[in-house]
Amino acid sequence: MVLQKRLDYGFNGYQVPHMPRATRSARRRRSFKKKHEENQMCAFDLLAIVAGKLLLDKESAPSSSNTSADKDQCAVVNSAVKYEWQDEEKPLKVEACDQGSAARNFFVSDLSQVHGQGCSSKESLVIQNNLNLRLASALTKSDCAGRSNAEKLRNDKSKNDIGTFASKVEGVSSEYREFGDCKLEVETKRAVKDEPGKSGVVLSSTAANMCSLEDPVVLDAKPPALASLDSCAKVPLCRNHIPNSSYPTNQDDVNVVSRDDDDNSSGCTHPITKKKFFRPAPRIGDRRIRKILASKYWKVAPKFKDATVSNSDGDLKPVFHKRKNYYRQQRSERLYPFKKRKHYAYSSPSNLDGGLSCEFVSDSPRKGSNGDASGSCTRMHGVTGASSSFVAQHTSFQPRDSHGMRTFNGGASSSFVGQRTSFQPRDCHVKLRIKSFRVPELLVEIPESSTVGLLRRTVMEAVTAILGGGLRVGVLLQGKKVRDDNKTLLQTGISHNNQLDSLGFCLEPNPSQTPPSLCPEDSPFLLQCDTPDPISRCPPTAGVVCQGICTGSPEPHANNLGNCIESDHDSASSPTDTSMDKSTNSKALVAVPAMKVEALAVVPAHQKSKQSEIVQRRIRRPFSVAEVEALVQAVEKLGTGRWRDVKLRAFDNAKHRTYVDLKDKWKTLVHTARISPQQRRGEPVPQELLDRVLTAHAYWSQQQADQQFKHQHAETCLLL
DNA sequence: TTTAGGG
DNA sequence: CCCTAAA
Repeated sequence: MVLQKRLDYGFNGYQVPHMPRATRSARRRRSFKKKHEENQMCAFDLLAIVAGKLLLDKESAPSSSNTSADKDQCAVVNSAVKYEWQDEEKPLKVEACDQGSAARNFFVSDLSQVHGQGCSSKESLVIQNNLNLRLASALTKSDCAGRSNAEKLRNDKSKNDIGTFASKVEGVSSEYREFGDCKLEVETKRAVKDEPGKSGVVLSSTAANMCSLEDPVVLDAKPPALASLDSCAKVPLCRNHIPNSSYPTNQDDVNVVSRDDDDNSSGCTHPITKKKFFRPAPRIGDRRIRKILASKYWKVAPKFKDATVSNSDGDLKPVFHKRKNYYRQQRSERLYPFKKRKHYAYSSPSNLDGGLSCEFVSDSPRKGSNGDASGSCTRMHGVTGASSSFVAQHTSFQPRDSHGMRTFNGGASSSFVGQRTSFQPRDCHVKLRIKSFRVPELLVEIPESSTVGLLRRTVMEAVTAILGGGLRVGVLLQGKKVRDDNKTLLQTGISHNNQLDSLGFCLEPNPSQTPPSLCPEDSPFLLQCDTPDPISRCPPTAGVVCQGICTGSPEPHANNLGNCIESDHDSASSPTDTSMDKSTNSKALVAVPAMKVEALAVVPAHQKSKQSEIVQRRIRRPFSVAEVEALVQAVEKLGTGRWRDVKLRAFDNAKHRTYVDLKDKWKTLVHTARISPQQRRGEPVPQELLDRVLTAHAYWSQQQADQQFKHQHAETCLLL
């Protein structure tokens, strides 16, 4: 049973930071503008949500609140909201303080969670006024870090009108006008009985979660991720789950100020008393996706058009308004031009497909020695089809549920306990002995004429390339994958007096390069699917490359990593198999998604297959000293603006070095030359070379400046 | 395509 | 290395 409440919130606009005078070039100006457009959208989005929550209290605001009219109340809320953002990876924050507040703290740890502090589950949120809201990243416990760098926006009443705002953002007035005047529908629901695991129910557990353990109040401020595209899916922007709470009102509507220009029914700015649906702020989710999940898939399946997403209890009747979807989509695409993120080898069905089949086919002798290879190869082919739709599927739905599920897995209390336990002074130590890791299969091609030394280096390159970023270590406990990184060892069951032979490790794809959205549990639909086997819960594409290792794990979940290390050492006439794969115990472990495909078939067939866009990130190939030497020499001769010529001159036969690479390398060389030797990393470049780099760089920079000066001089002469 | 520069 | 606006 769910009690719900809706309200509208009209947002009046926000102020754009001044563009620094120092922004000279048009490019920088664009960059600045772009950045702030985005940030503002985010800031606004967050603000809107938070402010929407503030409005929750409006109706029950005490008389001391010195306003009674809805309009004024809104204004009060508006003026009380401060928000700020931080760039890039740092968390976005919204603080909203009503006068004399501090009684309540809410931590919007991510977009799907609002953790209440100091509020009891028995106390209706509606009764709570004087809110003090803060929005912080789920990843950070403290919101202090980097604060000084944060740009702040103050909600200046005098600049509160859309026109002023819009005029401050050149070129985007229409969108912003439309956006800035949008309204937010906040729908809160309280389930008397929540069932964790059902969609939408979120148990909070993050480091930032400071709420009381006994009664965590969790607002599921759902980012309207599902709606970011063309979807008209009805999605609750905000739900409020308070177990065992006695919510006083049921579906009461709140009077709010409407400033919706686009709404024909109102059309002007005045307080209205009217039930309104609201458009959720869409891009918070976007940003989250991009920043945290690094996934740019961001489409909802049209199948959800006008659909009601509800959990099996049917107690969630999300509401999402269609209005302005078109605009949202446009903005979404324009301001947040998420391109489909390229997938990486191990996350890409097509890559696995192509890479493996090609290797295994052409390399028949080895198959004999390693029956595993062909086997897994075949299996991968089998998986490919399913996993591709699977991928598309899941990427559509991560925003809320990725967090939801993650936290669900973790569990609110356990996380809290984890924090506590980690503070315990006496910390027993677990002693592990990992005898060795087996490196995933490497495939190296090298000409017969190469020296052994080159072979060694090539293999080394391949190894470091894999270990450098392509892999991470997974932890298996009694064959089950331990996913929660935040749990303590003790919590997980790894203790000094435990039998540690049940502990295993595996090499697996680096999640930073594998969109986490691929994880089945990130999908709401997976919740309905039975995937009891922890292994099969691996992303199919990732599970395929689970690499067994030998740390006494009773179940060496092993598989071959179809890593095809291309070594373009130009002439690949006679491939030599230098695969170090001598595994005898590697059991192929292929995770075929055990879910019902039809349940996942929310991605329409006409949706362009992502596979066509899946591109493997190029393998990292550090420049050798010899290459640096060649580069320096070429640049000394040709200058810094002719990278194509440099390429042709010095790297013509190094196919894997593009002129962009050379330019980048030069960039880093210059940087390297300028920093202290202690700060340098990687293979040391002889100082002599670095000196030449600096010299050449200075010289050609001067040349360029001179050129430019001459140009300008000529122009002015012409003008005069 | 190539260059330039931010990420 | 990637991405992309501009040229």
